[in-house]
Amino acid sequence: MFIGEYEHTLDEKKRVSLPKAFRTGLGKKMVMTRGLDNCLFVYSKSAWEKVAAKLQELSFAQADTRGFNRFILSGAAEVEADAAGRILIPDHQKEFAGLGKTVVFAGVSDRVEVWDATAWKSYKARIEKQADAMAEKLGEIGAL
Amino acid sequence: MFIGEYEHTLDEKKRVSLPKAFRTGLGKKMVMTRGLDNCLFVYSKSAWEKVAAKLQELSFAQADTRGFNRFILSGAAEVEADAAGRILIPDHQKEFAGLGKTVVFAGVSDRVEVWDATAWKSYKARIEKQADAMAEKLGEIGAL
DNA sequence: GTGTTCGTATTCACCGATAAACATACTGGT
DNA sequence: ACCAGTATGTTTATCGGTGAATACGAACAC
Repeated sequence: MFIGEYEHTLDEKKRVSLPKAFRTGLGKKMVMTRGLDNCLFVYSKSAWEKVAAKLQELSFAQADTRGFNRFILSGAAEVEADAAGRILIPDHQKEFAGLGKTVVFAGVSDRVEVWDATAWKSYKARIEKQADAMAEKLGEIGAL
Repeated sequence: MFIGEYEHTLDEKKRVSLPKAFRTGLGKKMVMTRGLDNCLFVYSKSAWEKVAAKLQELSFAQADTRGFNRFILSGAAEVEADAAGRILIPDHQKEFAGLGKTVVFAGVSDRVEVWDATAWKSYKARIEKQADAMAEKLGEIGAL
């Protein structure tokens, strides 16, 4: 279970060190793919297998499902942390997520999301405005 | 069951000591999340696990659910009390709740809330006014 | 009123994580 | 084979988190 938010910086070679808090959960080898809302999803190998299995269950018959599959799978890459706990972000993913020098790692249940710091801030601001609607949902599931 | 209100101070490294009254109830490890009305919620580990389990059931296919998950999970952090009974407040949470040097711990049934002292005072003043108005209304109709 | 104890606040010192800089190894091209 | 450019690995410095020690103050007992 990943939770929390961490800000790190890309070096000039597109490497970032993973937040300490996520290293054990992700393991050495992980899978990084295009996510939704212009961020990247990072899964541990085992979590990725579950996601991949779910995607396979989706019918081939529907055009939108095929598109979704392509979106997720073709954008995926296996990445490995080096001795210093850094991962290398592939070019196309860096571009996809519009990553600048500082990025944000966000833990969201079974995945870690990678955001451009600026994009993250504006997204968060938008989400926070919907706090009232959130509150209702929280009540529904009995969280609060 | 947490009750009561305590004022403590943050040191220059964003640590606060937990009120003695809450320590046993929260345990050593706890989870702190963004709450409503710009305060933070602190749950014991066991209470949090219940919330987390419910959140995991939600799909990531829907935009509002994704936002909801991100709001709660990325805004959360696992914190651990040190030997002196202090916890470290992460940067983004300190910012979210607008915490200054003095903060207020408020016990609210199964969770503890953390407020900036000033915000707490004005919130309380607002609530108290509403309580008076409500009492009057209740009196009018003979309820009290 | 004085002394004692417990909880909180403050300070300092240390260690580890991160980030930047640097060095080495590799690749493709000429 | 050599060079340029790029990728990968290593080292060092800085900063923030962490733990320990001390100081302060309130509550209680005598």
